[in-house]
Amino acid sequence: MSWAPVYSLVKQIPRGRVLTYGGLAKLLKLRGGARSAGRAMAASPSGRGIPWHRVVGAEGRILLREPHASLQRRLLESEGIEVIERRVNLASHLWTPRAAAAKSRKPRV
DNA sequence: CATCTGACGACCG
DNA sequence: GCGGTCGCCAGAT
Repeated sequence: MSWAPVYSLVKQIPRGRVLTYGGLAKLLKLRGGARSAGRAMAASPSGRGIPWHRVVGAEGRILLREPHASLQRRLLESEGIEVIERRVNLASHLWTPRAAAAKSRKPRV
């Protein structure tokens, strides 16, 4: 399976913003839903400029296990995202792509 | 081919 | 908030 589209979208998440696995799956219409998004991230190549830490659970919760969870938290905080009790405030940091789904962006009706 | 295992998430008690 | 079930499905065993 090619997760390229997933990485491509994740790369577009701006600093200080986050996206959820479910949101990722929905935006890309992944067959397996949020879980597929999770698998894609798990298989994501490291050191490719993919801001993997900007992907969190449905409630803004960090779903990774240690020691990765701590790293993700650190990275998020370094972007100014407050992480409280293992989670971020989606209301203020959730990212919703504008020209992201872009490829098929409609000119305007 | 049968099972198990998840960087998930919605639901329910 | 917490634990358990269920749907989902690509890979690993």
